Amino acid sequence: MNLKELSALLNLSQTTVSRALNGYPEVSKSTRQRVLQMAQKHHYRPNARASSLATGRTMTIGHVIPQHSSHDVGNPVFGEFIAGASQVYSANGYELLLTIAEQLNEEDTYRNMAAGATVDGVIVHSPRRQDPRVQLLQEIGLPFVIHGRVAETTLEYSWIDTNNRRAFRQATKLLLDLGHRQIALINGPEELTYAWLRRQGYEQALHDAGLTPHPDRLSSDELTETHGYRAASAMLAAHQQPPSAFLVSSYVVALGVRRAIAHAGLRMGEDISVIIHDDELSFFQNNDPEPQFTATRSSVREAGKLAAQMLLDTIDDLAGAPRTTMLEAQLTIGKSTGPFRQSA
Amino acid sequence: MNLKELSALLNLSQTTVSRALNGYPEVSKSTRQRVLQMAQKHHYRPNARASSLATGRTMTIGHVIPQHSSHDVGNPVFGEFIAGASQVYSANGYELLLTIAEQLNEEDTYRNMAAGATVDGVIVHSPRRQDPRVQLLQEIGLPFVIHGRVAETTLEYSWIDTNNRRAFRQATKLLLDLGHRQIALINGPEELTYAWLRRQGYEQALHDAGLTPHPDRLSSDELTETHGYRAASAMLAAHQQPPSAFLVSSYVVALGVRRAIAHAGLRMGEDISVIIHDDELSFFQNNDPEPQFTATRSSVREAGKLAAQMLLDTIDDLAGAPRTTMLEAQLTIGKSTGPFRQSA
DNA sequence: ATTTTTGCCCAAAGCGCTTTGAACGCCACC
DNA sequence: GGTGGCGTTCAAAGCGCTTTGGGCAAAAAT
Repeated sequence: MNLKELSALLNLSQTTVSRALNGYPEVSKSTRQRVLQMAQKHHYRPNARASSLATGRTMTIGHVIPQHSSHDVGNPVFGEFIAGASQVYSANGYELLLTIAEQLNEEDTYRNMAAGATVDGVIVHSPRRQDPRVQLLQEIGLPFVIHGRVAETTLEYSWIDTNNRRAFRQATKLLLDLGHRQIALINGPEELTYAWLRRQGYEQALHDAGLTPHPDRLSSDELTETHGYRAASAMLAAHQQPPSAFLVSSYVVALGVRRAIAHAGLRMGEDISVIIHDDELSFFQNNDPEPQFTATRSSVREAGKLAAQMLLDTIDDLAGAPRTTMLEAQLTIGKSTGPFRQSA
Repeated sequence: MNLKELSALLNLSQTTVSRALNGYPEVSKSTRQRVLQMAQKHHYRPNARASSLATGRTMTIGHVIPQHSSHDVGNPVFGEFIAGASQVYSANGYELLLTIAEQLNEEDTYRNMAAGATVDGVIVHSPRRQDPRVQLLQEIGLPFVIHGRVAETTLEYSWIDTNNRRAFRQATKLLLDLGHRQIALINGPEELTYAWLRRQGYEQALHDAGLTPHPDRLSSDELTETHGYRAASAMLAAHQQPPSAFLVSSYVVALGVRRAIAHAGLRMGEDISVIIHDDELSFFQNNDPEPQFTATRSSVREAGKLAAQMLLDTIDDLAGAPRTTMLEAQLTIGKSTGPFRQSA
């Protein structure tokens, strides 16, 4: 069933039917009624490709997830973020186009989206410290919002981010206040801006306390359980000055850290303190019913919603200045932290 | 840059340019060369909406993820499956449209996709034991492949699934052979076919051994760490005949089970045996370097690839009979199983 | 009573592509 | 020398929608 057939059925022109369906005022109440009923009855939906060809808007948003390593795709953070964004899209009649792009093809991907008119805008994931995508997207004129930030650029662009530096500075300070001195950071890949900022916050807090960060107490890798286990095991086995506290970049990694602590015969929250960054993933709830881990909390699903809304706003007002939103993480005390104990 | 402009630049008709770009034979070698060069130079990409309007094919596949509960969206299994499927799509020039649909709007979603011509076919996720989607999709004529199966239907349709029943029957049998008699099953939501089949396999193996399944040793809920912890804790605290072995429906849930076992002062693999189903999620590797958990393994990423290929094949040959593929899980021995011990 | 406005509706153009049907020059063939 | 075939190119139609620029009758204003 297409517009032509529907209008033939109604003895109306396509113009009138189209206007009736799209809520234009120059249609009488009774015919609009008739049109809507008939459309409903025959499950009529306008052909999205045709209308987007006519209007120049595709009503779809692209999400491009770069595939640095085999791990990045399966990262549950993306699922959660997209779940949030998706709510905003469906509430506004938009669709979501998901692309997993190898870094090689990345430029191609964005160019295709712009020139091929497949999307009205994109959400950029996993920004790196230096990231050519900002310039590329501005050149080809595709509206975008970055989830996170690019560290080394002078260009202005729209982004939404959590204040990673402050969060990790606060968390480190809390551990210092509890008396910990050997504090380890188990971080994500540091070419990604968020991980780099977290490390900055961590080091800043150490410096504020007159301490120097020690390279043996720093691990940077994919956010997997395995990474957490291996890094924490190795550090705990150190002969001199093993850490008494861990800062961990995600809940998933912390599961591995917890396993390592248990494996070493230590008790989390007593012998060893742990603070995690909690993205509030729906599949990994950190409140059961009280928080397992002391955490800097920031809902990535909420970030997805806000990013999506920001992008839609940008598309509606292309001339506007770049929009930015900084979310503050909440430091929540859980069972995994306690005062420094000599025993460890 | 569009076709018209490009052809003007080349002093050729749109016909010829289009044919040159799409590899049709009736174009001389030299002009094709010229066309390709000019297209490259100006970053020309055909407008996907326009060409799909002309050809009737959209070159995009929809994935519809039903949102039963807040948890389902963030399920890392979907990310992994989609990562696999995505590879096949990009290799074949397809895009991926992701929709997260509340069950209420589900029918609408599919109808929109078909009538709105937004996709050429869909992958159906999370099939339930009774699922109206098979009939709906056949009625509206939208090609589809189901990841999993619908239990109660006589309709024929294309699917790809892991042999969940056999896998869990084998796993249960292994535990029985190890001497375990009190075996608990921590399962997913049983309105979903896969969970129901797993339970069938589990019960079948018990029956084969002359045992009756006990309702206190069965838990069915979302596949979260929390679920695993709560269920296992409760079961281990039982006064009479606490389980000496757990069958667990996912790695993530098993992390909670492991926590409960440790919390009860027991040792996994010695006092308590655990077998998990391992989807081989890239973020939750069960080999570190040897498998942590004894597991029935089946790569969900591979399933994604196969499902995508199956759907593309179906689209290319709409008249063909439904295609089906059953994957067999591999039972892999890890550190989490051992012979029954009285001590527990 | 005439003009203007208003309300409602329509025909046709156009979005950017693919594809059909035809044309044109050139060579080969009888 | 006419006919057929081949290789190459083009003009134009059409995919299904939106939107521009009227048109026509009834109501309002003059």
